[in-house]
Amino acid sequence: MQAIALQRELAREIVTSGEVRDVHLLGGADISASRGSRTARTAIVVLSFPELDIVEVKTLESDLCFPYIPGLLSFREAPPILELFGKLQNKPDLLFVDGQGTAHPRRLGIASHLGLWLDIPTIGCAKSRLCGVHAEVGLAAGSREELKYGEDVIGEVVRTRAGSKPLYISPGHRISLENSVWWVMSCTTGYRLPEMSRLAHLAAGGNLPLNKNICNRAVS
DNA sequence: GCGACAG
DNA sequence: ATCTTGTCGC
Repeated sequence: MQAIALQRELAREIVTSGEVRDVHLLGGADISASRGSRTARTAIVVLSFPELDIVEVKTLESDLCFPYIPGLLSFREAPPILELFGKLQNKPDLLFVDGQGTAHPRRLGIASHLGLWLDIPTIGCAKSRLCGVHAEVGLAAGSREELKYGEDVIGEVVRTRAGSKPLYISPGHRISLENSVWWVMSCTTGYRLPEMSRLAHLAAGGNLPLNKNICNRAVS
């Protein structure tokens, strides 16, 4: 598979160090696919930091041209996300992506692939495990365990909320694992997912209430 | 060879 | 990811 060779090549350019600062805008991207059809709705939500107020919400309906194959998710979902990102009026300083970053067999999950392409800091925030092993995570919110792949620590499994399954956090690009976890915790407000990811998920599913003043200006 | 397997 | 209502639990 040529896609796998490309991932190995691109993975060499991923930067997994550094703290992201002077952040004013945070972004969250997610996609919801229909069952029988190839159509999908992509959503990107931009929030202000540290207020976490909605600044912009954009959605796009399009066809997915690549099948879902574990390990090759970016070839399916990155195209629409990139197209939608280009239409944003407010470009985020840090983007949260629904999927793995370096917690990937070849260290190039969709969050890393997007970060490299866009050349911006990204964080992989997945709801389940793709690869790697880890100890059971404590039940309290904030509990975390290293996600190891052989000798390497490729991510952190984090319990963002008591009673919810933990999240699989890993650097996408241009950010360290530790700083990635810090940002996830800093943007989590009582729900399982960080706020921008939670809202992007709702928007992709067409369930984001577009009420109130600010949203009219935010939704375009 | 067999099982695992982001969304 | 999606098919799906009410229901059990912190």
